[in-house]
Amino acid sequence: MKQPSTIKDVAKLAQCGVATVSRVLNSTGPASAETKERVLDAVEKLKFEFSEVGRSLQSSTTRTIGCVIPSLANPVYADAVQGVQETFHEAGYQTLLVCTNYKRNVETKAIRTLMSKQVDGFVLTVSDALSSQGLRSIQSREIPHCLLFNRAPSDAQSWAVDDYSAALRVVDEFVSMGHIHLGFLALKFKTSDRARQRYKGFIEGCFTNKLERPALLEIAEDTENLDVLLANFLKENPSITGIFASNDILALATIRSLRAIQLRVPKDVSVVGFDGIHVGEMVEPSLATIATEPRMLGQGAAQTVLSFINDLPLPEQPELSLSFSFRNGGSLAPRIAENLGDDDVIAF
Amino acid sequence: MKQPSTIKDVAKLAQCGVATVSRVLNSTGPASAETKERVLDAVEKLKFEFSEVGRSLQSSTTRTIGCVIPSLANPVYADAVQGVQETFHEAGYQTLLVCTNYKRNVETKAIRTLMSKQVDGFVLTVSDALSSQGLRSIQSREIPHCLLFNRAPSDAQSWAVDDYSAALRVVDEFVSMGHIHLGFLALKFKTSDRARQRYKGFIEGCFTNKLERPALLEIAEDTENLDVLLANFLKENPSITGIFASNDILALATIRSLRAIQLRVPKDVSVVGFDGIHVGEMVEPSLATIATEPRMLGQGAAQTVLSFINDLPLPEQPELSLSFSFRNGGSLAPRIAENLGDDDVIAF
DNA sequence: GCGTAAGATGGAAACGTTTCCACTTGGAGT
DNA sequence: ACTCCAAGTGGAAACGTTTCCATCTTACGC
Repeated sequence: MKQPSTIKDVAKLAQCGVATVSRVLNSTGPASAETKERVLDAVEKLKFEFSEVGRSLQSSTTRTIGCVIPSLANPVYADAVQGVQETFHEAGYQTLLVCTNYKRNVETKAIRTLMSKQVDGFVLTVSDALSSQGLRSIQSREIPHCLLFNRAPSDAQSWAVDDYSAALRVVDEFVSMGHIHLGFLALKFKTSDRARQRYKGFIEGCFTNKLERPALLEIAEDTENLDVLLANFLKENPSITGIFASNDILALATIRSLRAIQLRVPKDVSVVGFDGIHVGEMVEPSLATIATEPRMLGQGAAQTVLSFINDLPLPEQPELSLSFSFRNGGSLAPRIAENLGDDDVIAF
Repeated sequence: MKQPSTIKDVAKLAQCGVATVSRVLNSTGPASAETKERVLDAVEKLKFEFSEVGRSLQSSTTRTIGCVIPSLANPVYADAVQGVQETFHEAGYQTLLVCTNYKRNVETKAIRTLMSKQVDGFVLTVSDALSSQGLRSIQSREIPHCLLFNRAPSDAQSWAVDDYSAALRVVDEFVSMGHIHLGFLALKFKTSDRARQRYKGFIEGCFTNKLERPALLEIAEDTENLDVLLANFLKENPSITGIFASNDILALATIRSLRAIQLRVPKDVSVVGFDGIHVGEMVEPSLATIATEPRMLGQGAAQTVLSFINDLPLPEQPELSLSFSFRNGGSLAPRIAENLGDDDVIAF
């Protein structure tokens, strides 16, 4: 690899000191017209560009941000990262991205590495905001940071969806459609405080509405045979007419599997997802879901970090209660009447 | 922000020289047992971590890779980046990500910035591999790099799909189903050499099969009313029974719009997509498409760059002809017979 | 008991910047 | 003619590492 030229080469060629070159190029001090020209010529000739490494060492600032998220396979995070990246890019910062694949140890190690790279700030979605090693070390070094999707512990900023309330809302929607027996499908339960919040809200909502405690089907990350799992689940809980999936991808897969085992959606079983990914609107039946705005959240988190860095007032956040909305869709329909008698007996 | 401690602080606390600290911590030279212990204690006490910036300056290596892609909104790129990132991460490299949003000037500027940050290598999907400013400057500095999705100009490495042949294949599939009048729907035509290759192949395939030149509907990035556009398009080209969309998202949107204007898929119009995104298999009807493996491509491109860096033989690439496969789906069905007479008249 | 090699160790240079400081120059004000 | 100031300039230190080299000890073999 060819060695790029340094400020010294420029100085030599322009017959002046390095200080002068620095001043000219950064317009940070006086310089005679001729000198300026000689420097500029030399820069041109050598195709000189400043080395950010040297600069960083001297200024102890890298114009680089660390972004840590679970995975890009989930469009929610992909969208959010897009927002993070574009906001920082506009502000002249580059984004160092790490996907943890929901692994805690990767998360903490990645954060350490990024810290030693001296990132100027962090935007992160951690596995569990309350217990995150990495988050703690960021805080103890007082590096500007903002959580994304995680609800913040008291001392941190965060842009997140109110998972708990959203799940309550989902129960309400099910109830308003006459559903009484509900199921919850979860992925990555162990490694996502978001999924747990949704479940918690869902249980609470069922309780408030005097429904039975919803049945839980937890799905391993590498599950291939959702059809079978789902068939068994419904055999064990035959009265279920509504399923809440902890994210949209899972919801779509669920619908597919329900079809595969000869159940009609929404006629036999209604399905509601979470996230509001775009394709949910394109499929037939369209997916009823909690709609969120991952990209906007990403932008917000990035803005928050920028505000910390530049010592500006933090950007205004939308009300937490507005962090989601229910989007109706064809996958949710009123419960058919024929079972009414039975269900009521079980429900009380 | 608290200042992290430096190697000098450690040296002072351990009562030895910085050289010794460096040697101990990197196990790069001898040291007495007691000294080692004192150093390790000091490190512990100060929570010392090396500053990668200082290291980079000295070693002129940053363990950082630049990754430039159009957008994360398209799951194809998101998947690919996932592959890139994980491969580099395993090798101890971090990934600096930039999304260009298909803008050429962002692309070239981003590449320049990344170069001044002294990235050790590049993985990139450029707008047009033959004319990319940024790519040229990377090459002239002889920085290890590998293209992704772009077919490489002779002097570069790349992991890509054979868009042209894939499009030929799509025509064959349409033809084998009896379709004679085809349409092509393209997004981002101006800013993606991939989309253009697909169109070129599609035209060529039609020619080879003695079909009429396919009608082209080019769609702006911000189009909201695909329904209307599509209705007009089909009014102008009423004999079309098969539509090839230049990517899966667009294909799904197309199916939705066709439904909205009262056309049945695949009964009235068949649709084939491109990319093979996962949700395509979950919807009803499932999406016929060209299946690709973006994540694997990303891993491959990353491996290629790593091989350049470490001076190893390049990883073996799958045959270009195996870079895609046709995945059948419910969105493609035989042309209904009723129009046969008409079409044949027009076709010859 | 002496020479010598190997083991420990620290000083200092180098990597590419920025910035402080000190030095020249020339022109304006007295 | 003298002082003073501003503009223009370059040397050098500092940022945090690694590594070369020189120095000093120690133990070993004769």
